[in-house]
Amino acid sequence: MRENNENLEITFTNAGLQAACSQCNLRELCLPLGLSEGELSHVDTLIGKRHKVARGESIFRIGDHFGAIYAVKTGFFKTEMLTEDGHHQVTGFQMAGEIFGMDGISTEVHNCDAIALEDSEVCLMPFGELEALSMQIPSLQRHLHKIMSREIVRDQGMMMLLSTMRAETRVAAFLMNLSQRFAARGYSPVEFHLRMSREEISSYLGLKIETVSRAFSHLRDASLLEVDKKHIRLLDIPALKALLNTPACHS
Amino acid sequence: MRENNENLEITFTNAGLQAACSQCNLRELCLPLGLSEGELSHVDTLIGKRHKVARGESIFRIGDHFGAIYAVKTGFFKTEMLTEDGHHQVTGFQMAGEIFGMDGISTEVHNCDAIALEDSEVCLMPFGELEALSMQIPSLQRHLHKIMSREIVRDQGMMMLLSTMRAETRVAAFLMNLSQRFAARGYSPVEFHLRMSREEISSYLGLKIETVSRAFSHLRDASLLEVDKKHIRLLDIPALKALLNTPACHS
DNA sequence: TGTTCTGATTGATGTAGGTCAACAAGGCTG
DNA sequence: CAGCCTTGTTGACCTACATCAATCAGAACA
Repeated sequence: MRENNENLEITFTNAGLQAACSQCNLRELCLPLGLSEGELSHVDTLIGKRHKVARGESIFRIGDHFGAIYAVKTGFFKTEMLTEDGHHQVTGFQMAGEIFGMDGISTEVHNCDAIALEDSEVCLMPFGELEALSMQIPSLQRHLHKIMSREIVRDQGMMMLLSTMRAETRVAAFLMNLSQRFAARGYSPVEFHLRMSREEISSYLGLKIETVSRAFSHLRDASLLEVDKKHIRLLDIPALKALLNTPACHS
Repeated sequence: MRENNENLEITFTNAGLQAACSQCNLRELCLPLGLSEGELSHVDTLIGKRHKVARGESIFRIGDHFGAIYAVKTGFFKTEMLTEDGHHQVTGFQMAGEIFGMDGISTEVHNCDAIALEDSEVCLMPFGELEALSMQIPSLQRHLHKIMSREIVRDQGMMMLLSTMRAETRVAAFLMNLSQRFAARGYSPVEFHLRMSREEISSYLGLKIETVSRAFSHLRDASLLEVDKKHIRLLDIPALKALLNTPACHS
């Protein structure tokens, strides 16, 4: 009895909490999507540990050996690469249920930093074991491939944003994207807190911080949204959507 | 005998030539990388057909059902997506040994056009069969994942290029990238023909055609390269590389 | 052999967004 | 509480690239 309690104690206080996909409320968004009960229990054995990460801490850094991919359990992350001339450049933001770290598969070395934007938890999925298990469970394999493909499509969408959209449109697209992702997680699609700084937004969108600030102000003046620092309220989603279809100035 | 000859005839004239990875001089660049002889012969049964594609024709179009990924056997391709406002935007160029079509995995619908820039041949790899086979052959599975990861890394590199580099630097980076890929295929890294138009280059690089033209002229004036229409000769690769590390004007 | 068409180059001018600088609002620390 | 530091906003100005327009070289064709 006492031993059991101690173990429980350890499980709860240790860096690694025991994770269980089968019990997770994110399972419809995350890796286990489309798996049966039985298959899920196999995955439970794979997903070793949950890790707590304090705000500002990193899960992995550029140059770290790749060994696992990660799912956000709670919290918010950014990934950033290093430009040739040594600046950091945000390449993505990850929220609950989203998976990151797949950049490391090709070279077995990570080429971005993954940093928590708030106190967060991630589920660690050792990639070798994930591959082994996906050889047993076709639907898991298929879903893994879909997740990687989704990342490809997402990045290509970002390429399009960066090469065709004007500053204000980029910001609108960014907010609409967040809105959809919050909605998919049961949060309000019209009112939310930005976890990232203007600096990080501007880096992600390929703009300067002042330009992002001006874009927010301009969208506010046009009554499309309310901004108070990091608190956002979308007032006219149809109009914001319409912005995205704009004949893109410098087409 | 006669029958055999007829079969041979058909095999050679039909749209689908029989492909054999084990015989292919691209096998060290392409899907079979790292497979043993025995494993290769399994892959041979998978890679159903080679397809000839005339210049300007497409392998798949936006909205087409996804069923396979493709490897370039000979020739040159571009992939392009459609912007919100209906313009085409080049998202990549593929040369011999490179694999494309993975964008379709996530939704089972392609979201780009794949178009031959010259008369080309592709090897068709039915994705369901590829998945099935990769459940038998761990090294094949691993390599498939690496290929997808490499695409993610490539796209993220492109995001960085688009959001941090100035026009001239983008063109230089583009040329250096082509140079490396030609070199890896045994072609000259300093002298090559561009298969794509200035229009396509500018779309890919998120610039206007005039800007690309001026960048070429300027690099020529600086004696970094020679340009004659689509014929390129790189005169000073170290200087071109140095350009990429430039403190990136609007950092 | 001229005619037209397409793709590329070059010049002149306009503008979106970068740069620089001032300032305001919190949040921390002594 | 003052002083400081970080983050965001706003204004004035500047520049890299887009835009518009003219010209040219080949390729396609009559």
